[in-house]
Amino acid sequence: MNIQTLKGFRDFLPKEARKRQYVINTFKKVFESYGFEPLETPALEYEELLMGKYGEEGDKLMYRFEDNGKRRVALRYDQTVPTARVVAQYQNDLPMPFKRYQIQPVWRAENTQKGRYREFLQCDIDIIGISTPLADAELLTAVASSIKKLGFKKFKILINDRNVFKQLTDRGTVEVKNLPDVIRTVDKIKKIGREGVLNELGNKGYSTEVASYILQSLETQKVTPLIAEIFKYMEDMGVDSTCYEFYPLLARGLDYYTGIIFEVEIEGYTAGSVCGGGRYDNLIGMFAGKKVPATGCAFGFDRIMEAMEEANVFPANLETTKVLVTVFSEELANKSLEIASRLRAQDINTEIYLEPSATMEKQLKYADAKNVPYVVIVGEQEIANNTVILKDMQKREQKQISIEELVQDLLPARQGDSETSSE
RNA sequence: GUGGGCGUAGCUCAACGGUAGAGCAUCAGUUUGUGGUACUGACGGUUGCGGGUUCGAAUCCCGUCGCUCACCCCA
Repeated sequence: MNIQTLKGFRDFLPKEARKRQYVINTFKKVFESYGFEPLETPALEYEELLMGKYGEEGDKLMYRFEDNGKRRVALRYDQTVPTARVVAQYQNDLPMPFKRYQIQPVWRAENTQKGRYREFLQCDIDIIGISTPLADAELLTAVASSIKKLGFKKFKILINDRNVFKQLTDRGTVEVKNLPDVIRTVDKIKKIGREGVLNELGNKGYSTEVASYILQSLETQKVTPLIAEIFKYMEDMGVDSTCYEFYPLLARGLDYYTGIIFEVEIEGYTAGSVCGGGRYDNLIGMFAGKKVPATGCAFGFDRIMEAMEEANVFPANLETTKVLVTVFSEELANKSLEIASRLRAQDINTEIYLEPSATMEKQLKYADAKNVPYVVIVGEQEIANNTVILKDMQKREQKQISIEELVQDLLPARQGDSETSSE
């Protein structure tokens, strides 16, 4: 038997899982502060529902199989298509605009590489059923709030209008059917540089003159009226103007965007954007049989985690257990259990050492290994005068206090200590 | 799908043709109510798997499986 995880699939041990939970909870809090509501959809969908929605490549990378009832099924490949299904299936039950967030794993059978896995968490917010620029502005504002709330000081949302590419076809510089390909190439500019883009366009049959004309006309593009309107709203919502800018070279690979497109870059984090999205008015309605405008984005959860690690913005204490109550001996265990119960009654996360005969050394080492910030010791002397010893593991200090004082001391001192609580 | 790198103890790695080792981790001690940093000891490997070359293979060769990085692609 192979004791290992599947290629591209990962375990998250408590230390890592706690951080992930913290990020998820932070996202949820911000999203909900803007009125986004949670949506969950099944891991499996009918194969035919997903097939053909992500292009040839997508079909190849989709996990597909036959279930025990001989149904052709496929694992969720993104969260947008299932959402489109939901919008079609519950047309009369969803208030419009439908603002939802969805934080669930998706599966793609790609070849793995750094930062790319076969099972990964997608973290989406979308505003569905309304096409106003205000909706785009609110989405961008919620994105800025999220990044800020996670602790990033310096970041930038690069924003473009997909329509700036339209002029290339309007003027006949690029054929309509070739536009997505050209866009894909331009999108690589940050990675392969200006020269690289020109070369690649050259390889695709564009002359040197045309290729540099394409780049130049994009580089000199002025803010479009749509973007200007969105920027005005963002300003009204108090978004710091240094956090976003018009960037006409931004392309994004997808060809389904119809309006604004954007990406978020964290200063100092070079592995790429941590969030991307835009308006896509023709996608959500595909199952409903009518046009349903939508604007939304996805946070790259793994990159967010990596960027947070590098920027060192995780709170110091994400440990879930606040205090370990040691057990002095078999005879005195009842006292420890009683104290633990009293602490838990006050919502203080309390752990008891589960081997009553263990030495104090062993119990303290356990607390240490688990990074539990406080330890309570209840021995004969303490019981005699109705006190306990509260030991601060970080400061290496301890004091003898009454049980009432113990409860008081361990209650959250400041708000923020309980930030991580969740189900 | 294409190309590079790597598989040795739970983890990180050494040994690179001559009896498989270290650090960390784990467990037990260093006497009787106190941790992260000390000392002692124990546990732990058919060197990914299969074949070949050789007196002798962790080491060289072939195959295979796995991992990893990059390209393609990325809704």
